[in-house]
Amino acid sequence: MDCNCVSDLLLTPPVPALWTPGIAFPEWAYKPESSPGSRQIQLWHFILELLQKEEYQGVIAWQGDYGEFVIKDPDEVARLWGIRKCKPHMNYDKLSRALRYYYNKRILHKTKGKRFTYKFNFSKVVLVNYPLLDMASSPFLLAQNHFNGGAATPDCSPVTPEALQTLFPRLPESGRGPSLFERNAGAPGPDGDKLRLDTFPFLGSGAPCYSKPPSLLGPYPRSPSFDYPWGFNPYLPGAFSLNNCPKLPPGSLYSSHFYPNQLQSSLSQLPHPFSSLLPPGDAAGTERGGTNGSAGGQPPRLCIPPYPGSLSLGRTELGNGGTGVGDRERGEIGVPAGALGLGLGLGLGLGGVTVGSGGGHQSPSERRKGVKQDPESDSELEITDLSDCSSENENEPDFSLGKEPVLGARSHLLEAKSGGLGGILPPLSSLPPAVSPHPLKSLGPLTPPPSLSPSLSMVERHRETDTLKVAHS
DNA sequence: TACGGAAACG
DNA sequence: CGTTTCCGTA
Repeated sequence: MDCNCVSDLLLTPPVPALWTPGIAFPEWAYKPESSPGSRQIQLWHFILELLQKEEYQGVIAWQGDYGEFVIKDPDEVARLWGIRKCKPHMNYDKLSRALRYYYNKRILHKTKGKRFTYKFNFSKVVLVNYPLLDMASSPFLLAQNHFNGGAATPDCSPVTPEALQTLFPRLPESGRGPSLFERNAGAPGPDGDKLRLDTFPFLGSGAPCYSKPPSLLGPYPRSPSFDYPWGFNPYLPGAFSLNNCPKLPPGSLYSSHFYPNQLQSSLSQLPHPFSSLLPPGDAAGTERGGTNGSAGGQPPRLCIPPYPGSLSLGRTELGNGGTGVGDRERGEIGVPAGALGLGLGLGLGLGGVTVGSGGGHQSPSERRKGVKQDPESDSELEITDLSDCSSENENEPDFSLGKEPVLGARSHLLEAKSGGLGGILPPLSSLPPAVSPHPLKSLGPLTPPPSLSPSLSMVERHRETDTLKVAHS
């Protein structure tokens, strides 16, 4: 059934070890709301994924304003998308239709006048992915949404730098303020409820471990070393990995262990409040298998960032957090902290996997360019296996697997981790120097969790959250 | 090149 | 619901 196509990017990240780790988007993030079965990757997730990887800069890259990206090679992007979705006949025309479909949802909008150029409304994106976090923490996002959505500027740029800063504590402007986490954690109630991780997503990238957050690290690294406080990077490759394809290849990077521990790992990676949620014994580092090596002393991928205790969220502009959004109060579900934790855990998986391998992967960009598409074996990189893409592809061999090759430069990736690279987001203007982190409280090594089964409850919870997201819009 | 309606699909 | 596919229009 489904596609084994699996993906590409995810499963075989071009740069495995480096990136990694972490936690990626929680599963639920991908989730289509409550719908049980379907959780395919969404196009915008995919776009973000590509955007995040340097290898694809020749194909698609951040350019222009915040959130703005250019599809440099439409056919290639379409091809990759087709691979991912097991739609051999995908082409830019179709892909762009899907993109247009995002206009109404305000996830994306077209940058007029610039060919193949679109712009993300990150605020929206975030919401979608991290329904759990409460916006309260990040007023900007909300604000943004409103702004955007509002009549004001339709086009407008979604998340502004300022907003980002608010999101990222480290950013200068953020100053310090109340921490997001605290709030969330503290109050499960109305506020807590729906926490939208919005805040986190971007935050998420752990400095040490992950790549950059979306906007921050764009192609153009502005500030070299920018650490992210939390190691949670939704946009990491790993993040995406799971979702689509239910079945992972046996040896796939993300193995099963991935799931089990997710919770723990996730939590551990989460910022303080969350991490605290972990049961005492859990934390562990299991996950990762390794990736990195460092297993011993430090958890490689787990980067738990220091808790930014004092960041400000910037509630400023909006008046406070809350407000802007109208409903926040209402709908929320209270999610007890515990619940939250669970929820987060669920998805996050990742783990580490990072594959240690390391093999190399090469950049697509070069790959076939001259030849533009042949459906045949080109799949190059991405595809791991298409064994079966569902029905449609049957016929078409278009994607056959290729595999990726070679490696590429990963060295820079390393750097990236530290600061610069690949972030998902578009370049932000100025990044701040790192702030001094607070010691995170529960960082320590995690111990293995009991058995984590993310329980159903979690699942359910996710659903709830989902709703929110919807609501938000 | 871009847009959006409409139908269909999983 | 989120596309995928097809298509007419600008």
